[in-house]
Amino acid sequence: MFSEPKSKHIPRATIHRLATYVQALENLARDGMEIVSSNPLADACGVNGSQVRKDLAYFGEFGVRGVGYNVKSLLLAITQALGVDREWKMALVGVGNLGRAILNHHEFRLRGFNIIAIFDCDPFKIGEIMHGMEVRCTDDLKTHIRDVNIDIGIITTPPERAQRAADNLFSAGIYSILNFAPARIKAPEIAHVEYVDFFHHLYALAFDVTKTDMHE
Amino acid sequence: MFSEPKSKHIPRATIHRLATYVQALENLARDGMEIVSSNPLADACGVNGSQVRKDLAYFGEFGVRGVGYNVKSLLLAITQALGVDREWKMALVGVGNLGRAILNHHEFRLRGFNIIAIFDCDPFKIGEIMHGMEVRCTDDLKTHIRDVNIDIGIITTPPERAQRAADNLFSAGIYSILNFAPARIKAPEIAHVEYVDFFHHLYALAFDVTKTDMHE
DNA sequence: TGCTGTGAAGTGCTTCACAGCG
DNA sequence: CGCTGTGAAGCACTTCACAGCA
Repeated sequence: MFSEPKSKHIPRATIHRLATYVQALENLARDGMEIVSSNPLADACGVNGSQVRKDLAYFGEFGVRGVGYNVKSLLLAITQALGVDREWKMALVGVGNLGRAILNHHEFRLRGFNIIAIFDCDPFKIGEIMHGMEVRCTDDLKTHIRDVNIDIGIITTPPERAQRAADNLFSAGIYSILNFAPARIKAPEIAHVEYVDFFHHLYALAFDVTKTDMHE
Repeated sequence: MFSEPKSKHIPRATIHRLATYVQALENLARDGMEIVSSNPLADACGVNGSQVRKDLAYFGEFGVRGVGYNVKSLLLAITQALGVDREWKMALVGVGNLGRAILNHHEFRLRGFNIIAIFDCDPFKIGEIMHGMEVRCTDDLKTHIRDVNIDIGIITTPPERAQRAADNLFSAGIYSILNFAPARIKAPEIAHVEYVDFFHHLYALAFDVTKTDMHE
């Protein structure tokens, strides 16, 4: 019928690895390394050298044959490819323990991800000042961010309130969501939801341990 | 040469989905639903019905043909398959913002994941009491947990101290690690490391947004 | 010579399609 | 009849292997 522009479809796994490459390259840059070739970079990221080269090939040719990659310019190339070389405005919904920890995590601001509005539906929290921002009522989200262009919504509510938080974000025109609540979210097609769920990882570890114990 | 017992190799993706199924089944159970078939369950988790059936098939036959799955007994079956139907003892390394948020996150304890020892290498924090536990020096980790069997280590240090934290855990015989620090960890073969990295997810969202904006 | 960039081969996960059974 | 459990087919990502270039 019709198909994506599909000049190139980029696997999601590639996108996630690019973030790892950024990490590794930042370390190399900090250590004063100027050139790196695909295999050592791959080692540092726990992947295969071809994988690195193929991942990069989706975005262009950044290396020099026989030499390798210039650390700084590759770093720049990847951040540009990902689109993270700019400022991002975010709204946070749910100022419990985790929400506050995220507000205090200055690495977000450092990397251009700025939380500029915070919401909660607990009447005791609404009106409180945190990090120079007033906690607003989640139901008024749409009104309060009418004038600013929020790029990303962060959900740090308890699971049972996650869907409502998401719906509020959607109706305010925010379709990119980082969800820390351990709950699946029903979202319109155009939305992008990334899940950060500690328990998924703990469960996976628990399984590994159980499995390992069985074999000895 | 030689091969794994390989009675069945279970894809890592399956393990991660099982945690999602647990979530969904808990919701269904809370809503009083007694029976569910693979397709609605799959919908709630954002996957395909066959996927659910295949994932479950790795562990046994839990359904009734023509009917579906009993919500409660499937829930039990999955938690047993994952090995999460017991108590876990964990040690936390790094009591910054995130570490404290995790200590306060009572859902961990609720699900049997108990933090029973906390460490930091900041002299100003060592000796402080948090949640009824004294913060110990990370370098003495091995000594302090000699008598208790810690199952899982949680790393919530800044990235530059993550490897040292991990090495301390390894030398104390803890080979299952949940790492919140945005850094890759070099670990022995037998170790299991799960990474929770907010920035990977933010970067992925940033990419999605950038990509979407390009097409309109 | 050394390392990138890339078609081709390999691998493993997902989806299909249907037999099997309550 | 409906839904599970599962071999077979399909698809997507990873790895190999080497041509191409500095």
